[in-house]
Amino acid sequence: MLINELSKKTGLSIHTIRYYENLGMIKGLTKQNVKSNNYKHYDANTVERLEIIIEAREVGFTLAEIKKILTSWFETVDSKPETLELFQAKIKEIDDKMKYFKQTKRLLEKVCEKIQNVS
Amino acid sequence: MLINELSKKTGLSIHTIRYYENLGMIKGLTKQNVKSNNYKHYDANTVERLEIIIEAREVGFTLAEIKKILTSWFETVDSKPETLELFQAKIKEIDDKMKYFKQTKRLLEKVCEKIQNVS
DNA sequence: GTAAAGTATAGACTATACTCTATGCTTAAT
DNA sequence: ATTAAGCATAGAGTATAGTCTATACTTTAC
Repeated sequence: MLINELSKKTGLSIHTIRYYENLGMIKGLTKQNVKSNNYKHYDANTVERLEIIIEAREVGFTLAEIKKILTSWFETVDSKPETLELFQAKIKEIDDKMKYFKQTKRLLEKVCEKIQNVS
Repeated sequence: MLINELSKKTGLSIHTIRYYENLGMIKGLTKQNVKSNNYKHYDANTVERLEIIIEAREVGFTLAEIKKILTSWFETVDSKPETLELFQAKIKEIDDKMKYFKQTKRLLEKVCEKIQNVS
């Protein structure tokens, strides 16, 4: 598929997709047999990668961090102990954030109650 | 307390605290009886506000959004239905994000397993 | 009483993540 | 065949959230 279809499928703008491609997070391929243009074609793996990017950025990971996750997930595994430690640390980060989520949710619920009691 | 103590108590840098103060998220008071300086004094409420800011920014709320939460929580409640709807929407956002969190955590756990199986 | 540390204000600078514009070529539609 | 739409690259511009520097005054410690 071309970038327009990819954009519709993922909900990301064409600009954003190109931005991620420039960062090396995804890669489109130009067909060698077509010599008149250099249109890039994207496959199902690209869609999967973009979906992971969308999820992980919601979690607050930086694009640099997400790039590492993608590499370890899809490309050859780098088995350096630092890499394992990095991801274990990230899992702990998620657990910590969950705590903040629950606290903030509770605060927001109390704010809502307060508003409803006044009106 | 002065800004240095506030910084130590919250773990935020003095620069960041001043930045938040400039945005109107917290407010220090200069003592009227002291005329030689304009040092700002912060109280327990400021600490509480900064703790809420820290929590909510972890959740991914913008400082503008957090400012609204603080206003509704500490200042006179604005009982406009839009405000209630805004916060209810934010609660839903948190619930949605939780989903992303669980998915990303699972992915990271799988990445860790993969790394451990290789090495 | 002098030096070091603390405080204030203003503004410059940085990083991250987009977002948009300009230019030019290609393909599709009529 | 011409116009509109799609694609590519490069680079400028924007928004958010800090972070740092310069300057100047105040307070504290020795």
